Order: sequence, then C-alpha cells, then structure tokens
Amino acid sequence: MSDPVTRNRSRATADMVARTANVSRVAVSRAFNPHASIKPEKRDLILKVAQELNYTPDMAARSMVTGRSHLVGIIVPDVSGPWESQELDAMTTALQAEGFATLLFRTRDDLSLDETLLTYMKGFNPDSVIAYAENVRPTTLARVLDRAVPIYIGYPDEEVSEEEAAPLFDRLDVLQRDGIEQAVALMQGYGARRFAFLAGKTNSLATQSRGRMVRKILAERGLPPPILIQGDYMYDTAYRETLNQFRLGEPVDAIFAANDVGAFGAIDALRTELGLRVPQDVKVVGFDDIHQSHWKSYNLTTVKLDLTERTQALLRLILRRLKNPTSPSLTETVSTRLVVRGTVG
Amino acid sequence: MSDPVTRNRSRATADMVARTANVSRVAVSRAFNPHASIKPEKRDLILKVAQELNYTPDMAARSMVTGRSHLVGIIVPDVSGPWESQELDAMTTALQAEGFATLLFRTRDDLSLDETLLTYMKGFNPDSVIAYAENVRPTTLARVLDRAVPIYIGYPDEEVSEEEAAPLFDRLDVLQRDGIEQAVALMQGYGARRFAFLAGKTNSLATQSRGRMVRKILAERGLPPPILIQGDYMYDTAYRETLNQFRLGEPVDAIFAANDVGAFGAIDALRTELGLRVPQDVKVVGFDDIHQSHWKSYNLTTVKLDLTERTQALLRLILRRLKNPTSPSLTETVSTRLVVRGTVG
DNA sequence: TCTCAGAATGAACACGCTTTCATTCATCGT
DNA sequence: ACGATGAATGAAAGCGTGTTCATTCTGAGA
Repeated sequence: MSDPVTRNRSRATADMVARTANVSRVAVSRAFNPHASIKPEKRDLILKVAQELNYTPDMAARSMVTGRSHLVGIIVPDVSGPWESQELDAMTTALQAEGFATLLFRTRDDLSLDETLLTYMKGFNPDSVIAYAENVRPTTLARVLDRAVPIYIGYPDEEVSEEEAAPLFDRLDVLQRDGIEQAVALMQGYGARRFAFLAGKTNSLATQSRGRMVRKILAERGLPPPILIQGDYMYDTAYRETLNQFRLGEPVDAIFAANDVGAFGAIDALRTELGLRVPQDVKVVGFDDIHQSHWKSYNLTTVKLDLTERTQALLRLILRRLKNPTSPSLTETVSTRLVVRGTVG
Repeated sequence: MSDPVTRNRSRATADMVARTANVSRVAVSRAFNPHASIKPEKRDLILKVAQELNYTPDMAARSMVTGRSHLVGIIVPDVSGPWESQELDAMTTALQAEGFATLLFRTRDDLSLDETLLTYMKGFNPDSVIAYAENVRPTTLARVLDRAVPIYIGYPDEEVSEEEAAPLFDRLDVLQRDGIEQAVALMQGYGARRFAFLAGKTNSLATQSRGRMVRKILAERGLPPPILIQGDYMYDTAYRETLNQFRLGEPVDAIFAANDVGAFGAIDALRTELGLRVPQDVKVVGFDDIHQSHWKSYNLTTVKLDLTERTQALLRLILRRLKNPTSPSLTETVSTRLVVRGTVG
C-alpha cells in the first residue's frame, strides 16, 4: 500500500485478465467485442475478472488493428463564445452517445486554420473531423487529412456558385430564408422602414449569406437596401459600431444582427449610450437563439437555428459516411424559424 | 504503377518515408525525435520527404511504446455554460501550447460523475485528467484511472477537514477571502445591512466555501448572517428563487451571488419583475468575472477569479507531476480580487 | 599512422490489441 | 448412428512506432 501520489500501478492488460481467468487472450478480446462468437458463460466470467482487475481495452492498441480510433476531431475558433460552446456541447453529447470521444482543438483568434494544427491532429487518426472555422475550404481539409471526408455546410439560399464548387462532398444545407423572412415581416409590420444589417466576421459564409438574404427580402418587400454595420460577431465591436452608425451615420429604426451576441451589443449601445428605447424606437432581431437570448434584460427576438437538430443532422452524415465510405454524397437539411420575444413589438 | 508508395491512398507510414528517402525506418523515427542522434543533413532530407508524402507519426503507435499519449482528458458537466466554456477554452489553449490534445467528455446534467465514463476515458490512456465536476472525490478518480494522479482544488479558507482528508495529492488552493471581503466591505460602505447569499449547486465545494466565507466576514463586521437563497448556478433558478425570496420571504438590500450567471438572474428578477433598482435599492455582487459581466445591461461588480492565472497554475502542477511522478506533492495558490463596476454604488 | 571515444546506424524486439485461419466441439436432421 | 452444419477456440500474424544493443563510422589527439 503506497501513497496515492507515488503509486505507479501499471494498467491491466488483456494478457493478465486471460491468465487470471484461465482463458486465452483471444477470448478476452472476444468478450469485449459484442459481435464475436464466444460462449456466454465464458464472456461473463471474463468480464467479471476484468472488472476486478480494473481492466479496460487500450483504445490505442485497438485502433492500430481496427483502423478506427473512435475519436472525432473538433476545431473551434473560440471555445468560450456562447454560440460556439453551445454547439460544442451539443456535438460532444451526441458523439458520446454514439461511442465517440471528442478531440478538441482551438484555432487562433481569427477564423484562420493553419495546417500545422491539422497535421498535428492527423497524428491522432481521428475517424472524422468537424471544423467550425467557417472559412476553411473543404479541399484543404481533404488534402491534409487524407482519411477524413469533409462535410460541406452550405447556404443554398444564396447564389449557387458555392454549391457547384463542391458537389462531391456530403452537404448540410441550412435554409435561412424562412426565419429571416419572418423577422423582416414582423419588423415591417411594426413600422420599421430603414433597416441595418449588423454583420459578423467578413470571411464567414454564414454572415455573407444572411446579409444577402436580408437585402433580397427587403427588396422584395419594396424597402430600401440595408445599411451595413460591420461587426465581427463580438459584443464590443457591435456596441461600438452601432454607436458610430447612429452618431456619425444615418440612424435606422431596425437592426438585423447576424448573431445574438452582436444584437446584445447593439441593444446595449442603443439603450445605455444613445438613450433610445428597444423596441419602441429601434427594433432589433438576432440570429441563433443562444441560451442568453431569453435573459430578461435582452429578451431577444431572434431567428432560431436549432442546435440539436443541426447537430443530429451533421452526425447522421458523419456516421453514414463512416459506415460506407464509398456511397454517393448525401445532403441533409435544417431550417430556421423566428422566435418572438420582446425586441420588436 | 511502379511506385506503390505514391499510389497508396491510406496514411503514409514511416516505412514508406524510409523507402522513398533510401534510409532505414529507424532513421525516420529519429528524424522526428528532437533528442535522437542523427546527422542533420539526413534529418533534413527525411523531413522533406515526409512532408512530400504528407506523413505524420501515428500517435497511437507512438503512445504504445512511449507510454505517453499526449492526451489530457477533461470532464465538464456542461460545456455550454459561460464559466465552464471559458475555463475549457483557457485550458485547451494552454494544453495545446504544451503539445497536448484535449480529450473532452461531458457528464450528465448534474455534477455527478459516473464511473462508466471514467472507465471509458481510461481506455484512451490520457496522460492526465482534469475533472471540473466539483463533487468527484479524488480517490474515486485515482481508483478508476490507475495511471492518473489527481490534483485537488481546495479552498483553504474553509474548515480544514477537507484539507486533512487529501494531504497526499497535489493541491491548487483558491484564496477566496480577499475578494469576498472587498465585496462585503464595498456593499456595507454603500449602506447594505441585510445580506442574502445566492448559492450554487449544493454539492459544489466552491459554493459551500463561498457561503461560509460570506457568513464569517459578515459576523466579523457585526452584520447579521446572510439569508440563503438556494440556486444552482443557473439563470432561471436564480431568477425564480430571488423572486420567491422577495415575495414570500424577507427582502434584503444586498445579494452576494456564488457565480455571475446567478447574479444576472437575480438582477433581472429585481428590475423587470419586482420594480427594484440595482444598485440603488439592492446591491448585487457576483463571482467569477465571466466575459458577459461587463455587458452594459448588467455591468456587474464581481469577484474575479483569474482564469488564465488559475489555468496556468493547474497546468504547472500537471506538467511537473508528469515529468516526475515520484516527487513530493506540490501546492499552487491563486487569489481573487474585486472588480468594481456598476451594481453596488 | 594509430588509437580511441563518441556519434551514427540498423536489426530485432516490444507495446496491447484484433483478426484471420485452421481446428475442435456441440447440435441437428435423416 | 452418422455425416453435416455451424459455433467456439487458440496459434500466429500483424498494426506503426520507439528503444535497446551491438556494430560501424568519424575525427581528434598522440
């Protein structure tokens, strides 16, 4: 009996279990493989002995022969962001339920994805890789990680050029039109005429698509095109740029933000610095519906992109591709809808 | 084709690199090990060929022989929480800088940590494990993960019983007294007399320690003991229980929350439902100083537990223990301090 | 020129596991 | 009772790497 710190007990191995239970090592392997053919009583005995010895199969050794690491690499630009962390949470939970462990990597502050990281990650042999860094090209991923098959998250509402560019990948299509249209309609219904679009990071495909969609819908409804407030998905930037827009530029009576956090910044700028009321003077709508959006101080009306739904769809694609690497490319679809709270009417 | 190496679609192996570069496979291994003795020109050649072949050493195979997986398991109850995700972000960033990859696991909704998860995680052979689930006993961790050495996060301000219980583990001591004392002093200075403590989850050591410390400091200053508002670190619960306290119980003129998110819930209950002003009618202080605390709608005065500092200290302990498993147990210390914003005076 | 220490080299082994594959065992239909 | 069928079994062959260890090479000092 040694003290807990200096104790260096080595892990139990299949050999030890086999010897203890008086069976062959192969039997131990089979006992832990549900589909292997082994006599039930024998399996029970082995599992019992294994538990006594605190034995767990070594995933590294296992992955060497099976070719499956049960690891899924996830790349996130900023784990601490509300949206990103909620996305990560949903995905990790879903992966865990399917028997995969999450291998988490964080990129630098911007959305850029350097190949050093990918190369390093490749060393761990992940069965699949999910890159939430939006600007990474699927082809880059495919080049560096020769085993992984990328999935392309597209916004088919927009021009089809992007669509044509990657027809061979699995696709997850996010239909943003419905939610955005409901949002614009609601704001217009409450008298909004002059719209601003509070954009996210310029290289984000999502923000680009949302901006184009807002412009298009405004045009369809006979409203002037939106004024661009250039944000980067962050609170501080949204706060500052909203201030600038109202002080140096033309005021608006409706702000459509590319994400919820940006909307919070805009709301706070309007209320605490500009003395304007939301929604009476300015209507605000966000995008995402993160947990914080129902906090009473904001009570944000926002376009919901259901994270559970989106994660499940993504996971379906991944698992199907993992099961059959050569099947033709698949497409899943998720939609958006407006969640009405208190920042419009 | 005459060259089977370039036509192979699967991962490049050290053997392929060796054959292509006309060197032995051992040389390839040495080229990737900085301390190995190999002629510099030879190493350069090998690294060049390796890059051309898109070769990366297989960490699974490497870990089998070295005994180091370069994996650190992290267990979090809820990745999507602001505090948890900011903690995870800091730790992942720090680990990545040290050459470790993060193996992320999520526990069920409560703080409980089931052994199935630990056993599963053990299969991946993590070099170390960080469990942010506060109620897990270090001894449980040590029992299931025979290789990992737990680090005990303690609050030495509190009674020493806990301290004695685990004197053999490495310790990270969080000194909460300074920050809490400053907070109470500030609130008292602005006229607060009747305090409430908005607690977190009951099984959280952190909230227990904070509660005891608040009680002690109030006593020292001749103030009545705090009224307990039982929360669970969540916004909704804090909102509801604060409402209950003011409607069904005795109103207070100061709320000390065990975490920032709870403080947000309390503030929103006071302002939007009870028609009270913060800080004029009720003073509120939080704990953590998460990113959201400086958002203008809250502008929360809070006790800051510096996450970077805490993460660095934790990492120092882990790395030292990894380097020398038999060295005597170490203790690192981090402190807290009040960040004054707008919810007190 | 010779000696010798230290650097460089490669064959062989080990890590812990799964998967053939050939063999034995139990079961069943006739 | 007797092959025939399928399930159960274990020996051996890897998976891709780092690490001995014995050997060869290199260069400096005498």
